[in-house]
Amino acid sequence: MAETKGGESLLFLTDEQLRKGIEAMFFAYRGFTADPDRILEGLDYGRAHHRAVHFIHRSPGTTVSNLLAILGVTKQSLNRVLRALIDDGLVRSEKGKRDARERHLYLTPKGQELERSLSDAQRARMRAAYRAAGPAAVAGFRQVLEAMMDPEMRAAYNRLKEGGA
Amino acid sequence: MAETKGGESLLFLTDEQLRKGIEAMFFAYRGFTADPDRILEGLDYGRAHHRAVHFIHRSPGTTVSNLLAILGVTKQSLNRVLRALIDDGLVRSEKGKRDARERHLYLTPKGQELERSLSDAQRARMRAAYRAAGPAAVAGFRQVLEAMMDPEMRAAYNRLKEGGA
DNA sequence: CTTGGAATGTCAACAAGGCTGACGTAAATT
DNA sequence: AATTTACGTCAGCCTTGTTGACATTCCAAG
Repeated sequence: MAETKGGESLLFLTDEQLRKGIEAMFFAYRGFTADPDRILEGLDYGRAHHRAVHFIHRSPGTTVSNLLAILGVTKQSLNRVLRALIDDGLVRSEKGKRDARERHLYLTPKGQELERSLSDAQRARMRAAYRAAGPAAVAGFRQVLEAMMDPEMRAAYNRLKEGGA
Repeated sequence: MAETKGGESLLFLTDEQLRKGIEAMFFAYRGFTADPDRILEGLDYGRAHHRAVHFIHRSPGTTVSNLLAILGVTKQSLNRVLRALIDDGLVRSEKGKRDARERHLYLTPKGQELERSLSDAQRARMRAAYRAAGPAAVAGFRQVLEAMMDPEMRAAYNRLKEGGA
């Protein structure tokens, strides 16, 4: 058996194990988005709208450039999505008081309603998975995911974590 | 503290914990695809080509309909990708001997070379994450991901696992 | 006060990669 | 002989990403 000096097996680092992890990520991500996608289809919205709504809900009053950084898309791409959400009355855009160039984004009641239905669906699957795997597995799950992020994304993720704590 | 009769804490099932998991999936998936994406950009290929190449490498001789089921796209969409890979000499398509309607797909040496560079990049990140998190965390990571999949995808995933064992 | 840069919005054009629908062909199955 | 299966392909559409250019508004620095 492959063992380190400390006696810890390194078998979990074989290419075979890594490949399984890669495929698990692929298939799991499909499940992860499946339920919200089902809700969004039929409405005029897609995954991009879901993401915007999620992070506006998460950080009410966030600015456009803030959202841009988190979502990692161009302003033109985000603007299209935001435009639709604002026109449809799901998102409210407010000029900044301190800095009037910024637009602060908020969900309207209607927007909150959509957010709720999307996140309920997504959480339900996540909850089932968490329950099936147990708390120790969940801790490991989060550790590996965090280690997998790009540093800037990890920073964004942790900023969100604090804000929500 | 919220405890079950068995004394097991259920705090890991709170909406807050679930939300963190959801955001972790989002940010981690970005990291997960970032390195192959960088390689693919500039070449005429995208993520769709990566996926096809990955699963053909994984199951040499697999049929088109097989691949269709695993990737979960339409034949028109897959065909566009496959067409490019075949025309560029990365994939070889062979009429079935037993059933001549089927096309069996193989990577050419050139295709194997691309697959290798993509999976090397992706594995490097995965390996770093695994190493940082440790074997116990990795086990939990895989458990949660597996529990998150749709049943058919879990079946496909496990079929792949066996094949590779 | 002027000027540079930041934050935002918007128009136009384009590409990747999904989708549906329709049609064709070859081969297996009944 | 008729039907079904596996595959390929044409045509068109949608979402969501991209680049480039340009306008506006406003903060901040000189």
